[in-house]
Amino acid sequence: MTTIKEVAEKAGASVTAVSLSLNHRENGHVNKELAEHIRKTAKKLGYHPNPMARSLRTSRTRTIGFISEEIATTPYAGELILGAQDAASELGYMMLMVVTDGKADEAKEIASLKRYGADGFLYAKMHNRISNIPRSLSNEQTVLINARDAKDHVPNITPDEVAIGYDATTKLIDSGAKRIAYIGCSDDLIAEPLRRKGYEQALTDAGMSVNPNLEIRVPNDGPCLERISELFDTQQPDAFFCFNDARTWYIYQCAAQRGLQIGRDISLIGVDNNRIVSETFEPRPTTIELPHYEMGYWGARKLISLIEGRELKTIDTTGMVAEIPELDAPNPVFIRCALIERGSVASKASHRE
Amino acid sequence: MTTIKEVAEKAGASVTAVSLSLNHRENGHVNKELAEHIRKTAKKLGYHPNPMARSLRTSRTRTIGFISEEIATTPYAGELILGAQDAASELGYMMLMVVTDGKADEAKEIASLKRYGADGFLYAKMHNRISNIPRSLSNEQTVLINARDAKDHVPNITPDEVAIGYDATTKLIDSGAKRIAYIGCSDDLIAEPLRRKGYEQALTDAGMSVNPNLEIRVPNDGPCLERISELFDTQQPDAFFCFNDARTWYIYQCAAQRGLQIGRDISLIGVDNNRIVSETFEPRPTTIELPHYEMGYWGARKLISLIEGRELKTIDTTGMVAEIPELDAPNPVFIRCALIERGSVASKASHRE
DNA sequence: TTGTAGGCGTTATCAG
DNA sequence: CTGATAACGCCTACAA
Repeated sequence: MTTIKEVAEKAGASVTAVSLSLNHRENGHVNKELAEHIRKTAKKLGYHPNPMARSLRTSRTRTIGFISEEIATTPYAGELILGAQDAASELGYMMLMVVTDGKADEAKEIASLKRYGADGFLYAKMHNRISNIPRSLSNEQTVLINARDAKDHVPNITPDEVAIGYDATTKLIDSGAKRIAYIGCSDDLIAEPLRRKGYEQALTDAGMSVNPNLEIRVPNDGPCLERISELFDTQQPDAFFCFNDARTWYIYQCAAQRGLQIGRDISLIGVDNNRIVSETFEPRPTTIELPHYEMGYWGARKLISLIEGRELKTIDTTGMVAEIPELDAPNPVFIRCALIERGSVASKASHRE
Repeated sequence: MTTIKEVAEKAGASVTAVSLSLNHRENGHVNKELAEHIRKTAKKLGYHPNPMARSLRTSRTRTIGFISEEIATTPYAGELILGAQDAASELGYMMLMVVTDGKADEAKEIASLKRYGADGFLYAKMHNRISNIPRSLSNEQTVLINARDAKDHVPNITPDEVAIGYDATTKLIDSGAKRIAYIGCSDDLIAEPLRRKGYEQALTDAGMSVNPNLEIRVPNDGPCLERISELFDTQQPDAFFCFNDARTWYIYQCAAQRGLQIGRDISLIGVDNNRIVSETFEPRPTTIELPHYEMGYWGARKLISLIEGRELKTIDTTGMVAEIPELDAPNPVFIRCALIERGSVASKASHRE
């Protein structure tokens, strides 16, 4: 490992000059040509600063802690992590990972994270919810992902739930559907009333009436094929907006049992939490995708901009500090979700026949 | 932050004595009572060593790097990460996460990991496969997870694929099934021939013949309902061993279309990659669960035992070093998978009727 | 058995 | 504008 001292010797400059130049803080202290010369020789020598030494001195580590507690029981974690990792990597940060699934020692894990010097924390939930951050994080830079604290005191990023319901329903309306069922969730989730609100809004905006008989709410983990079947037979909807992929599966099963084909006889759009639905169901379902990647990405960006205090416009990809164009993180409290068309929505024509 | 110096002062001892005692290396250098006294005052003061300073000195960070490239496209990552994290946490290590999904700069990310001083690396794949580790890792402590290198030079942990096929098929045989179909995968995967081998072995051991007409291999990402339907109708199997959950879904759909009920009219066991299957399909499917958690856990344990050179029996949960009973990682090249019974396998009686 | 001092690689302070 | 030099907190010869 080449050190700053070696660079100084080779470049014929002092350690101070080297440190200053390499951090682009030469303004007025080191003359321009020398600074440039130093940077060149540093590069030539393949110099990279030693993060440990730097941290010891600055008590900043260019490290963020990713804290999550449901990583193993949901399939969404991967994208969240990838998004955060991408942003961190772009900005020259490393991610320390802490998972506390089903363990009581979250506080201990956070303490470790602090000792290792994490500059800030991403506190991620796998289901959009109200969640206050643990007390041990209250004095640290923290961004909540896929959750909001009770008073919105902590910066947070969540999906635009209302838009989900609105976009899906609108799409079904546009395809010519007349009787659009809402297959919701009876569990106490933030998302449920919001998505339903979007559903209602879309119907209203289209001049259609809201029919309570077309709505049903079933629990996430109980058998509910029977109740959905009943709605299916008594109400004969021609389209379905499903709260999530578990419900999408029920509709596929109902259709299969009745010899109906999705995308021809009935239309369906579901929120997709889970790749199996969009990748294996036939015909492929049209889905609304939760913005897990985006939440991770913008969460990390926001956190880092908070850490760096917004005025520090530096990025450190290889350990060397360089200038970057911008390090602004917008504050997208709500992220709009993508609607992916795949063929489970009937064309206008077939609905009218 | 309280430092080693302060502990020394309060305890009325020298810095050396404190460092030695706190690292349990006093043997003969510090007298026992003093060492004990020092440890007590350290605890009382809430002293935790500063990892940066320690690392700067020792060039060891008690940090391992977790490298993965498919984290966002598969749902298995969570358990893998959780397992690794659990082991790391138990042994006082932190996990630095690097995800390289679809990016070409794996080498760069690994370089970062190295600069940050990771003591070793977990190189994880999401599908069991042959995978040589990148050259930049060849001189580092590395453990392959869910993959093996071409010559088994790198320590690795993979599922016992043959046992998967054997256990599932045996279970079906025991329940009275006579015509057990094998719904395999036509993609080039390590697991395919091995699981099939287990299927064949189980049949042979039970004195049953292997019927090629009952076997089918379909691609992972093409529509294949039609071909499976054909097998369903022409061969009339009474049981199915499915290579993965996508195939399980096809069998459920075939059954629904024909008014057959799984667990009564036909039996089914599938490998479950994906929670939606076991949580929402009705009746609940009996599954073989891939040992993602275990691979992560034992992978990390093995790595750390490699790092610590096996003789160093220390653990450092809060940054303080203490004695631990053992730090052995077995070498379970193959991990046997759990079979979870959930009711998609018919009872003997019904098969016999 | 204990204490002192030097050094790990940086950054920051303060004279020149 | 430049360059010594002192920290940062820890570990470890080596001297006492």
